Amino acid sequence: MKYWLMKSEPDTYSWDDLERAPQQTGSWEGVRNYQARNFMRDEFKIGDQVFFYHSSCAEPAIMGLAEVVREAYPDPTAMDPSSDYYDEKSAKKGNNPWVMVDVKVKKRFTRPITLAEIRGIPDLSELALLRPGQRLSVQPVSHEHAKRLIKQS
DNA sequence: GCCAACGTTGGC
DNA sequence: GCCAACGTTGGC
Repeated sequence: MKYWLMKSEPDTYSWDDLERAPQQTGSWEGVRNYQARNFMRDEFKIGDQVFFYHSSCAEPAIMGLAEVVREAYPDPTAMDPSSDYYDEKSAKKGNNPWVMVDVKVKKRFTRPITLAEIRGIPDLSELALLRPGQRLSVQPVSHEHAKRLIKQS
């Protein structure tokens, strides 16, 4: 079982949105970066645990843990001209290179673990999230880092 | 295949 | 809104 961190802008899709969704399950649509896609397509397995991170907001923070409940399948928003995630080039070529996974709420943290708090924890200094310029929206998290994050929650 | 220009991410 | 970091694009 692997751990991951996935970023979402809460204005677009928040932890609360996931909690309110049917079966507390949501499709992680809109990933348009090949490295992030490859993680989802090649490595995400049912049962993997996902730290849900709020980015580009007043208080960037990990909100809780979700669990992968469906492995990679085509992301239809890439082929949908009315979607914000429409990929015109791929749509015109008629093949969809983009995938998504479904994740389900596992456990909301008793409080958000803020980015500032994470920066203050020496054991987490190597966390990919803290690397300058790290923009990847899907990142692997080591078991050691995952345990430390869960302990912090 | 190089690389400059451009666009996006995301913290501050 | 600023700006650094990085990915993507496109001319050559």
